[in-house]
Order: sequence, then C-alpha cells, then structure tokens
Amino acid sequence: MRPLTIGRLAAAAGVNLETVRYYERIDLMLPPARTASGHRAYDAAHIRRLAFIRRARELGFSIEEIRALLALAEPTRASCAEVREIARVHLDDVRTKLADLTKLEHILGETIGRCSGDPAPPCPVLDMLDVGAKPD
Amino acid sequence: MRPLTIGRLAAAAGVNLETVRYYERIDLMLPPARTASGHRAYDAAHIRRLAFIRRARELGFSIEEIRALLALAEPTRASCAEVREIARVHLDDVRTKLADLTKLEHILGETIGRCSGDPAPPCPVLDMLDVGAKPD
DNA sequence: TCTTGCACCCGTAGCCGCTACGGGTTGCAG
DNA sequence: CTGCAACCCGTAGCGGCTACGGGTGCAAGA
Repeated sequence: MRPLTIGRLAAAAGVNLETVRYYERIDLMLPPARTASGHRAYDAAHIRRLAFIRRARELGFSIEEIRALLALAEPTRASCAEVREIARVHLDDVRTKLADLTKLEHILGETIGRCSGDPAPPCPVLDMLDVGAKPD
Repeated sequence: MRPLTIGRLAAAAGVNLETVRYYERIDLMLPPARTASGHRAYDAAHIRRLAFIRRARELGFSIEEIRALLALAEPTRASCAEVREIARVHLDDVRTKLADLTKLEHILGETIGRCSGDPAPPCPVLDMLDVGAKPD
C-alpha cells in the first residue's frame, strides 16, 4: 500500500485537502509524521479521526464542539453524560433553526403564492418586505 | 424633530449602528447628506430603505439578493416576475435547509434518546459520529 | 463659560470555517 | 530525464457583520 499522503487521506475521508491542513493548523488534527522530504505521512488513526470530524461537521457541530467531543472520546472514555450534553445543546440549536425556517417557509411560500407575476403595481413579495409588513 | 443622525436611524430601523455604516460602504445604503461638521443626516426614505433591508435579512435574503430586489423595487416597478423569481429561488434554498435540518433533528434526537448517561462503554452519540455509522 | 460625557467620525482587524492563490519543491510515470 | 501532478508553506479572500482605537462635535449641567 502506498504512503498515506495528505491527498489520499483527504480523499479517503471525503474532505478537501486544504481543509486537512487547516484542521492541523488549528490543532484539530494531530500533526502526522513526515517523510525525509517533508511530506506528511498519515496512518489509519488519522483517517478515523478525520472521518469523525467530517461526520460531526455534517451534523452541524462547531469546531469547538468537535474539539470537546474528541477530547471526551479519546482517553479513558470517562463521561458519556458530557457527550450527551454537547449533543443536547446542539439539538436545541437545530430545533430553534428548524422553527425559524419553518416560519420563513410559510411566509415566503404564502407570499409567492399570492404573486401573479404580472407587472401589476402591487407586488406581494415587495409588500412583504416593505415597512409595515406582516408581524412575525 | 431632531436631526436624523446615524444613531437615530439605526434605532428607528432596529439595526446596529456599525451595520448601517457597513451597508453604506458596500453601496447598499445610499450615502446621506452631511452636516457642516461631517455628521450623516438622513431622511425618511433612508429609514424605509433600511427597514426593507433589515426585513429581507431576517428572511434570509443575501446582500446580493437584496441589492437585486432594491433595484427592481425602486425605479419604474417594472417586473414583478423577476422579484418573484428571486423569492422562489430563496424559498427553494430554505426548503433544502429545512429538509437537511429535519433529518439532522431525527438523527440527533434518536441518538440522544438511546443515551443512558452512564459512563458505560458504548456511547451512542460517539458511535453515531464514528466511522461506519448510519448512512444518511 | 466651561467641562463632562456621549454621539459621531474613520479605518482597520477580527469572527467562523473554510477555499483559493502564488511560488516553490518532490515524486513518479513515460 | 523530462514533464507534470502532488506536495510544501504562508497569506488573503469569502459573507455579514462586529469591535476596537483614536480622534472630533455637540448639547446640557455646574
């Protein structure tokens, strides 16, 4: 098997190559070994860590949350409760955004629905945006 | 009525003062008149424009979308269809995000639900994040 | 009248999470 | 051995603000 270069690592975990270097810069990924000529040489543990990070990002966890999750995951797997707490806070966040977007979807959908597309003066979309428009 | 300074304008439209200056820098707000000493002096049209921008931002329109909406709204109110198109594209966006967040909410909720909080080895939350976890 | 203290002025840097660019080296296949 | 991809690194840019710092203007109280 060929050496696990940054390019191959990135491809394996489905992450942009530049992002991998970025994660190393911010100490989210551990610095790998280097070849004699200075190229990064990764191992399987790096793939797992990077895949973990990627999945957590997909699920909307912030970099700082992921840092905490990794710290809790790694050593002695001490406190599952702390992990759950991070996830719970994040879930609250998701639910808030979900509620906001749902409201938004109603407003936009309803407004566009009332729109004829004619160049007739009263444009519902612009009216919605205008000053004394609907309350939230 | 006292002069409409930037502070009062910002308060009237419910926008941060620094944000107003930012909007002027990026040519989203028109530059107001100035007093002899250089202070900005706004009029009622500025309040309406700023309130429009604020409402559009609340509804998640990007600055560039707002720029387009303002262009379409202002002169001869030519094309309501173009306005509707911008709103429609934005609504699609909202619906995509909504779908993603809904999936996310299920995954997180379900996972946290399976979590005992005990320091027992298998932590559902960490498992979810780990490599071969659930497919989307 | 003077002084206090807030509101304003401006330019610039920071936030997040990358992404892109530029200019240089290394590795490998033909 | 040549050519080009893949790597190296540092830095700047994205969107949409927000904050900071150092300076001026203005209005009201003592």
